[in-house]
Formats: sequence, structure tokens, C-alpha cells
Amino acid sequence: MSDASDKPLATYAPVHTKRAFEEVTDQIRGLIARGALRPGDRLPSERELAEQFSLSRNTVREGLRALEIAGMLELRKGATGGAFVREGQGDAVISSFADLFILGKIQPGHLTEARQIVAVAVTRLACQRASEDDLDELEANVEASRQAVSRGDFPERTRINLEFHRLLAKCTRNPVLIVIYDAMIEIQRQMLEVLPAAPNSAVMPSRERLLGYLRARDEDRAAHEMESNLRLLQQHYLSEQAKGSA
Amino acid sequence: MSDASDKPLATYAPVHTKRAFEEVTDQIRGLIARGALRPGDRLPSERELAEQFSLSRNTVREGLRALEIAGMLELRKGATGGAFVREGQGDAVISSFADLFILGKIQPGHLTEARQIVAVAVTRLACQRASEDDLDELEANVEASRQAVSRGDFPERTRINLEFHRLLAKCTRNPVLIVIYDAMIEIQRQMLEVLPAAPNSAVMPSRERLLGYLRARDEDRAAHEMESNLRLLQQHYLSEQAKGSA
DNA sequence: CCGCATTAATGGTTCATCTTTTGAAAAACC
DNA sequence: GGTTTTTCAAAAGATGAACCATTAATGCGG
Repeated sequence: MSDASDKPLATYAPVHTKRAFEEVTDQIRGLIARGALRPGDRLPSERELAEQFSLSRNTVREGLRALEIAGMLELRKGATGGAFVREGQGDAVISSFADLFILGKIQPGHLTEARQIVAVAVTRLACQRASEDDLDELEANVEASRQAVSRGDFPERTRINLEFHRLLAKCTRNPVLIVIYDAMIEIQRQMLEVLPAAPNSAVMPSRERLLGYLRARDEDRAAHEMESNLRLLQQHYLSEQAKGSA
Repeated sequence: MSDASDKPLATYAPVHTKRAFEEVTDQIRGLIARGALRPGDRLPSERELAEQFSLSRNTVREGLRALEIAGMLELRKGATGGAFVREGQGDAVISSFADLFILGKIQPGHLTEARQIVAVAVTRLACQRASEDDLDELEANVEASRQAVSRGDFPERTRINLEFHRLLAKCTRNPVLIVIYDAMIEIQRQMLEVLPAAPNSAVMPSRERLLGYLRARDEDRAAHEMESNLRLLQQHYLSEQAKGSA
């Protein structure tokens, strides 16, 4: 079917026959990247898009779905429904990151090592940039954790303790760090559903000290507190791993 | 938010009517998470899955497509085609991360700040863990960069210089750090396509010094070299931002 | 044994049609 | 007049059947 005039020059490059729906995603991505579509904007309905692209509605939907999964669009049904450009959040990053764990690509030791690195930096930046409101939120979180413990609601305590990290990351005002840190915390959460949680009664006192250092804007002490806290965790997982492989 | 009266007995389910294709993705994700499906395994054909799920082939395809986009499956067509569980790589993380930049959520200053943090840590770990082969690869990369400069091929030099970071991250042997760092480098690359690149003639000498420190396993000097290198970049972007908003 | 045409299996695409959800307009009610 | 209920239309969601395109295995002829 392919005569010589098909590909006259030896460009070896392209390959990977593009599927129709990828053309849809590329074009829409391009419009967003160029600013022609902005967060909150509504795209034409599936039927209109299908006509404009000269594709079937099904194929267009696959493209829209792809962008929805990628977190760039939100598809709303109903009378005023349609495809809307999303205010970008890191949900897609977080879930695809978590998939790496599901696929067995990430071991607990890998995660805690990376967490240590980012957590210390996040703590330092939070110390510099946290507003009073941020600090109040953190304090409320610690208090909520205390209450969960007193109720004996340990799953809830775990959830609150992880939430603490999310709040801390928010203080940095840096979306890159926020999404990275949130993703790592999400994986941690998923790990805790499978692995035995480290009991770690040292967490609460550590949190209280950390809170004090944050309020005092004592960056070094705050960072050190966070670091030693996570080092315990790292040691726990490394010893678990040793047990597992023994 | 405090006492029991907050949550009466009837907490009215969360719901959020699940779409049919999400059931497909959840079930397959579950099978992978439980180890019933492992990387490399082939799923039944779309037609068979449609029958087993009691769904139309179209709907099943949407589910498979979703997992393909998430990077968990690979769909191959042809006689021996089908859906295969992928060896997990961070592609999906990287592209969804890059989407945050496309959506305008990430500014250059955010990225370089985060890069500084991770890069220094990556450098330290690379110093500890890089094999001789790793170091040879890094050296070859620097040499390639030199040659690109002498050819005057600056886009190629940029590509090679970013590749240096990818190689460095690989030395850490930590998939979490690798994927995070790769993602940041990819965003950097996309930024360079839009923004004026920092000329930065200081890169090559810095790279050579860094390479020396890596070979000498001199962690502190290597980390310092990387840090001061990126600080220049950060200053460049901050001054650009100041110009832009002026 | 090799080379080429055939064939079967698979994903890719399209079409037509139906269902469900949702918001808003119209109607009924007080 | 204002409020509630009903109706309606627009949109995505789902379906099933058909057809196209690609790929690897099969088998035939040399």
C-alpha cells in the first residue's frame, strides 16, 4: 500500500502511528498551553467537538477522558454539563505516583529516604513562610490527633498525622514541593494500609516540639526535629525489610 | 468539629455515582495491587473482558484506556496484541507533573527552588552510590556537551545538559528520587522551550569540578558545587520574574 | 529452506440508539 | 406574589453492532 513517494526522505523519526484520540488530546493541550483555553473555560459539547474534529463522538470522548484522567479537564454531565478546564491540582501526579507503589516499583525504604530529604527542606521553608493561620491549623491538627488517641481511634490518628505533613507542605507556598510531598504522603498512607504501622509513641511529643520551633521560627531546630523523627521511621522500615528478607 | 454530636448516626453515604469504566479500572488496579496480575502479564482481550464484566466493549475500552494513560497498561494491537501490565516507569508521573506547568500552576522560581533541594540530596546520594559505570556515563555526557558546544549546536547542548541530571538521579538507585527529579527536569526542559535560556557559561567548568568530586567521593564539595550552580539559575529566574512584573 | 500471500486475532474507529443526570423553565399551588 | 412541583431539553454515559487497520502466525509454492 505504501509507494516510494510516501516517505521520500529518510527521516526515521516518527513511527508510533498516532491514534485519533491522541490528536484530540494534543490539540486541546496545545490550546491550554497557549492560553487560548484557561482554567474554568468550557469546551464545546462532545457532539460539536466530534463535528469539528471530523471524528466520531466516541473517539472524541476517549480524548476528553484521557485529559480528564490526566487531571486537565473535568467532565460534567447534565444540562449545563460539558468539558471544563480544571484549576490544576496535583491529583493526577499523586495518583500516578501511587501507581508506582502499586506496581511494586517503590519500597518503603525508598520512600522514607526521599521523604527525609523533602521533609527537612519543607520544614525549613515552612518555618520561613508559614502564616499565623497556617500555624493555627497545624496546632489544631495536633490537637485533633491527641483526641483521636484518647478515643482510641488509631486509623483516624494515622489519617490526621499524615494530614499534618500536607498542611506543612502547604506552608511552603511552592506548588512543586506541595505536590511532591503530598504524593509521598499518599504513598505512605497506602503503605500503612498494607504494612504494620510503626507504633511510634514518640510522634506526639515530637510534633509539639516541632510546633514550638515553627512558632519561634527556629529553622534549624525545626528541621532537626523533623529529621530525627523520620530517621526513626527509616530505621523501622529497614529493620522490617531485614526481617522480611531473613 | 469536636464532639460526637457532630456526626449523627445518619451520615448519608458519600456516593458520587461511579461510572462503569471506573469499576473496570478499580478491579484491574486491585488485581495488580494484590499481585494477581504482574508486570508483563497479558489481560484477556477486550471482547472477553466485556463479556466477563457484562459491559459493552466500548466501556471496557475506556477503562483500559484510562489505565494505559495512567501508565499501568500497555495496549498492543495485532494478532498477539492485547492489554499488558507495564513494567512501572514514571512516565505518567512525569507527564502529569508537566501538565501542572502547562496549566500555569508552576512558575520557574517554584521549580528551581524545589530543584535545589532535591538536586543537592541527589548529588550526595550519587556520591555515595554511583558505580564506576555511572561515573563513566556522566563523563561521556560532559564530553558530549563539550562537543555540542564546539559544533555550535546549542539546543543539543541543552538536551545533553539536562540528561546529565537524569543520569545523576539514576545513581541514587532510589526510584522515588529518580522519578521526582526526572519530572522536574522535564518541566525545566519545557520551560526552556518557552523562556529565554540562561546563557550560563559557568556550567561546563562546574560540571567538570562536580565530576571530580564525584570520583573522589567528596560528598560535601559535590553538594556545594551543585548548590552554587543552581543558585545562579534561581537568581536568574528571579530577576527575570522581576523584569516581567516591572 | 526461503519468500510471499493468506488468514485469524486483536485493538481502533464509527454509527445509531438508548439511558441517566442535571439545570432551568413552565406550571401548579398556597 | 412567592414558593413548590412538574416538565422538558441538553448534556454526558452506556450500549451493541459493524467495519477498519495492524500484526503475527500459517501454509503454500518454489
